[in-house]
Amino acid sequence: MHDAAAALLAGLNPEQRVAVETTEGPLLVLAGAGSGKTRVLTHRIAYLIGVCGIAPESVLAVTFTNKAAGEMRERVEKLLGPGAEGVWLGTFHSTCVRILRRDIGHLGFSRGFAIYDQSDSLALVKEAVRRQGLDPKEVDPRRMEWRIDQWKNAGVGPGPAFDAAADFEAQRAAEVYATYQRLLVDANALDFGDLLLRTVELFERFPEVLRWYRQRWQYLLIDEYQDTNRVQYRLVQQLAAEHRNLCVVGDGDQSVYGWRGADIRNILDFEEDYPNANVVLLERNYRSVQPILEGASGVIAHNVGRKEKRLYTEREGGEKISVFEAADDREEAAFVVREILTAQRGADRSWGQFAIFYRTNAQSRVFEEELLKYNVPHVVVGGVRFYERAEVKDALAWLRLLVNPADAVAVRRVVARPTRGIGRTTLERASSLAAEHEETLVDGLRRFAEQGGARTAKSIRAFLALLERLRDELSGVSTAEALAAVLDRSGYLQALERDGSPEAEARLENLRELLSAADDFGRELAREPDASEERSETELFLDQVALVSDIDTWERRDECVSLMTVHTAKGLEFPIVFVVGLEEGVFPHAGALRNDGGIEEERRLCYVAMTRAMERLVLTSARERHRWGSRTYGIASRFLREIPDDALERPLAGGARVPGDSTLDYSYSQDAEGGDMDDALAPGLRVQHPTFGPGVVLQALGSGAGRKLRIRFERAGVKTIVVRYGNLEIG
DNA sequence: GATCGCAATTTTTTT
DNA sequence: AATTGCGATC
Repeated sequence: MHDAAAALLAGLNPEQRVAVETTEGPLLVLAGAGSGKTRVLTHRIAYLIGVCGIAPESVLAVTFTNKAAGEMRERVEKLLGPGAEGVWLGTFHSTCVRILRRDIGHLGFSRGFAIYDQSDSLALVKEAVRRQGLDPKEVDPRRMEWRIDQWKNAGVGPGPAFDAAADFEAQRAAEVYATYQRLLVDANALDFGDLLLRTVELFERFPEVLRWYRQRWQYLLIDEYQDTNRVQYRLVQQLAAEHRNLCVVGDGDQSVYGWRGADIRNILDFEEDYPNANVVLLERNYRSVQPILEGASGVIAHNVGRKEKRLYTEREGGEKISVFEAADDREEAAFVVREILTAQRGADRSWGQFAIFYRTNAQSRVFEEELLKYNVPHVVVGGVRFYERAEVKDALAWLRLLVNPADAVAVRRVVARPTRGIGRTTLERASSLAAEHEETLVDGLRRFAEQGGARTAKSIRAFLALLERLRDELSGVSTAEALAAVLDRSGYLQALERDGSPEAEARLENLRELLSAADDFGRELAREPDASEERSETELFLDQVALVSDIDTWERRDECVSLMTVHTAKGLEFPIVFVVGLEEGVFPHAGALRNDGGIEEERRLCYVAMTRAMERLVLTSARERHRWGSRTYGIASRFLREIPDDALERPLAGGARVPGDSTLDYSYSQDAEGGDMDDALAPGLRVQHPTFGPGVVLQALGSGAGRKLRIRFERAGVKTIVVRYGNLEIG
């Protein structure tokens, strides 16, 4: 027993030890970036089971991605050997699905409910807007969906939303919300927000059900607590209320999901919620060399209202942070790829040690092209997600419909492609018939066929017959077989093959990939026979597919450079990191600056990006870039200026690149004829004007003698000044 | 009533 | 640059 304890605690620092050993009662672990958080969580689980003798089934650990959950399971199994299988490790969403699949009957839903992702719910919001008699082009369903999502994240139902609505639009949105919610119930479907909300509702209304789960899960661990929303917070409270063995781990400085409803108060107020809570501070960083840590700390220090935390490392020395300002986005990409090539060859690095992080997915393109040019193997994580692709969603819609006949969104998808003589108006009529008789959309179609015109009726009957035949033939068949059958029988494959365009070819390729994914899933499942919980393979496959995230399907591979958004990069680390597009408007993103606290969240995002780097961090920006199909001009991100000079390889010269100051002896400015003066007068430069006073250059127009600058003056606003006559002074 | 082709509009981040 | 919506045609 003591040997086991000693082995588990060996190699942990004193604070980490406390976090592992304090098994009883509420515990808050404030874990700075790279402070060995995952290590603490896994050792804690192993300690509970291996040393305290807690049954694995009594432990629930919740993480934010399936990938993190999987990794944790792997590491716990390594520590404990087999016997750790009983631990429930999952995301909030997968945990809720598991609970609801078991017990949602209490709420009047069938256990075969469908899970709607964002595009499914958007389709349903549109439908709700139409049902409200509103014009979809006047009310913008996406805005409505966003509002509804916000309400759901805050745990606010349609009724209270309406009562609290501050303006007309909010009121209207609340009405759409109510209709949308009814449509979801009709379709026997739950959206992402519902998965959490319904679980909380289930526990609230049926205390005996809650009691069962409370008794089962005696020890709770919640990772990334700073990213939980109000509903998740309530769920945790419900589960922990009795035994109070609740360990939450997080870092307020890494809260980057405020826009998704994450409420930073959850972690800030933990000690008030649980007055006898123990608090452990993990401030020793094991990941990054000193300059990187210093640079990141310098940036985050600009946020107000945060818990002061001083990360330190014992990794003295190490390379300082490099900053490169490119003339445009192409040059930025060229620089990054050249850097990678040089380091890979010179320092014998594998491709997998490099990562490129950007603020928005759209930025990946230039980098992909450049990497392709030099044959650098790379993988883009995220972007257009595989399971979001139209053809994949179409194929899955068939499966969904076979599992859940009420799934109205699936019906609409399936009916539309390939075209089968059932159009918008037919569906419209069928839909209102269904509503009238409180039936499913398929029933509505059947009803319409009985009374409608001959041609349409024939089309509908053909579709219904197809559906029925598939349902008969495919019960009990494997998911892969069902998919293949469905694609063939519906004429979907044939339509694509007939098309023959390269685009159709790509779609076919994606469908083949989907088939092999289903096949893999089936094999995997066959290996763990007890995992099925009385649910069919196809049902389990659909659950998994609905809840996978971008990062879940990514795995660290030695032979690929990784490209991803900063959000996706959260939780990862790489030896060499490039954070690109550090310009005002891009990072920090213009859209984020509009709402309160937006800039602080952007800064935390920047902090997250920087702290991913272990050995070397390179930050780049571009003075000019292609955005939305045209050229835009940017000034260097304020975050660059917030990095202490000591942490930088070379101090920033007023935000502008002085000729020859490309940090790693790359200077290939493309406007070769532009002299020193032109280069120095780049966006971001601070200048003095005899009459307007101090200002910052926003944009350079033209070149040579006629060169003009757009300058934002502190007092006079934005003016355009001709350089030759303006008598500008730098500084 | 379905389908095709053109035009306007869009992009922040995602379970 | 690409997707979605709208209007005209079959």
